[in-house]
Amino acid sequence: MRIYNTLTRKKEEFIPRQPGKVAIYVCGPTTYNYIHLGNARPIVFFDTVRRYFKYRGFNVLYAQNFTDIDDKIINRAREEGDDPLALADRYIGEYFKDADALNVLRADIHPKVSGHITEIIELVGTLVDKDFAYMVDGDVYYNVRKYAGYGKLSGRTLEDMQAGARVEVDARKNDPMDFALWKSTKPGEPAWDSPWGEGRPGWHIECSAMALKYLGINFDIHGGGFDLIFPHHENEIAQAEAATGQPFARYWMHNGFITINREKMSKSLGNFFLVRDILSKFAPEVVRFYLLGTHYRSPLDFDYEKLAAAQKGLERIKTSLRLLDEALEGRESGDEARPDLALDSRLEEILLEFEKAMDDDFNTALAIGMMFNLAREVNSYLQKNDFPGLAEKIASLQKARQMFVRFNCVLGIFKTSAGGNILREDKDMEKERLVEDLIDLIIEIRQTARQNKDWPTADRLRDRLKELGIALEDTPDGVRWKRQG
RNA sequence: GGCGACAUAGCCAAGUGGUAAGGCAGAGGACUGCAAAUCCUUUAUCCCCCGGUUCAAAUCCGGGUGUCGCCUCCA
Repeated sequence: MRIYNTLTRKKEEFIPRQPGKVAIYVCGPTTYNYIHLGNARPIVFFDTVRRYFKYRGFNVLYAQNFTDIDDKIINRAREEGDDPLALADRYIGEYFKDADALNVLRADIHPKVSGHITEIIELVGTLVDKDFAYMVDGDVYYNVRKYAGYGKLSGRTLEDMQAGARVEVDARKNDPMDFALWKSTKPGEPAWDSPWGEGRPGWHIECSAMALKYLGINFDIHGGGFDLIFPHHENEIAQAEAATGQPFARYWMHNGFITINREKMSKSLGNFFLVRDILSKFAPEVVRFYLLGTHYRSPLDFDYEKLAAAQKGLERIKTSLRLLDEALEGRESGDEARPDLALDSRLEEILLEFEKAMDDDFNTALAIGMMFNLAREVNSYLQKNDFPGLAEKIASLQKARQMFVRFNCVLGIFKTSAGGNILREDKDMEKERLVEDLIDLIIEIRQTARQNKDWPTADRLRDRLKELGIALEDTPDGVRWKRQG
C-alpha cells in the first residue's frame, strides 16, 4: 500500500510500526455545534481508511478524540447559560447521531480532553522540565526556538511564518510563534489544579497526550483536515517529539476541503451546511457516496445539484444489486452451479482493480468506478443470458453479489446486516410493510386493467403513483416498483 | 509579503512518461401497448497557455495566466 505523507510530500510505501498492525489517530471535532459537511469528510474518509486496513487483514487500533474543553465551547455555553462540559457532552451525543447515520463505525477509543487532564499536566511538566516550555503569569508556553524541527510538517521556517506579520504580538512570549500549553483560569471557566496554578489545557497539547497514551510513540497514521497541518499538527509534533525524544507519528494524512462555490466551507464564512440538514433531503448513503466520489486530497465542491447527480449514480448501483438479488432469489448454489468462466475472469479483474485503487493512497473515486464496472458486467450478463430462465451458472452471479458486499465493506455506503445483506432504511418497519401491501394492491388492480386493455386506467394509476413518489416498471416477469426522488 | 495546491468533455471526476477510467446530462438503436429499468452504440485527435527534455508527456522541466488554501479559530 502507498500513502501520501504530508511530512515528506510524496507517496510512500506503507510500512507499519509492527507487522500486521496499524494504529491511527484522527483529530475529531470540537463539540460546540452540530457537525457540518466539512467536518464529515475526514470522519467518513478515515473511517474508510480504517475499513480498508481491516479488509487487508490488519489489526486496526483507531482513535478519534473529542475536544470538549475550548474557547468556543466556553463562549457558546456562556451564551446559552449552560455548563461548558455539559454542552460539549450534549454535542458529542449529536455527533454520534450524524456519524452513525453516515455509517461511520465507532472508533476503538474516543478520548475526551476532560478525561485526560492528568496526562496533559504530566506532558506539560515534562516539557517544562526539559526546558522546552516556560511560565508567564500562570500560563505555560512552548518555546518554538528550542525545538529544531519546528516547521517540518508544514514546510516553513519560523522566519517564513513571521514574514506574514499576522501573528498578534504578545510581549510576554519569547517568540511570537510560541503557543500555550496551559492557560491560567479566568472566572467562570472550567479549571483544574496544576503545578502552574489553576487553569486548563491549550488546544494542541491534548492530542499529543492522548495519542501518546493510547497509540504510543511513533504510531502509524495521524489524520485530519488540511487546515490542521499548521499550527495544530505542527505543534503536536513539537510537543510530543520534544517530550519523548522520539518520532511522534509515521504517516501524516490530510484531507482537502469541502467548498461552496469553490470557497472553503467554514463556520467563520457562514457558508456551511449541517450534516443533519443535508440528511433531511438526501439519504445518508448518497452523502457518503458523494463524499467518496472524489479523491480525499482534492477539494470537493458542494451543492445540492451535485448531490442529486450522485444520487442518480448510486441508483444505478442499487438497481444492479436488485436485479442480481431477483435473479438469485430462491436459488441455492448446488452441485449443478457452474461458474461462467468469461464472467468470472472479468469479475476477478475488477476486484484486482478495486484493490489496486485502494492500495494507491486510498483512491476511493477509482474504487467507486469499479463498482460501476461491476454493475455493468452484472446487468449486461443478466440481459444477455435472459437469466431467470437459466437454472445453472449461478456461481458467478453469487460471486458478483459477494463482490458488491466486499466493496461495500470497505466503502460503507450501504448499511448491511450481519449476513452481509444490504438493507434499506429500517425505520418504522410496520408502516413500511403496510405501504408495500397497499402498493401491491394497486398494482394488482392496474394489472387487471392492463389485461382488459384499459390503458387510460392503467396509465392513470401509474401516473398517480408517480406523483406520490412511487415509480412502476413493467417487465416480462411482472411489475416492479421503487421509491423515487 | 512568505509557503503551498489545483487547472482533464455541457457538468462531476480518475489517470503522474507509452498514447484519455467511471458517473450525471445528451444522441441513436434494442426491448415495451406507451413508459420505466436494462443492454448496445455514440459524445475530449486531446487534457489552461507558451517554450523545453524525450523515440514517446495530460503526466517531467522552465515561464505565464487563472482559481483556491495555509501563515489567526477552523475538518
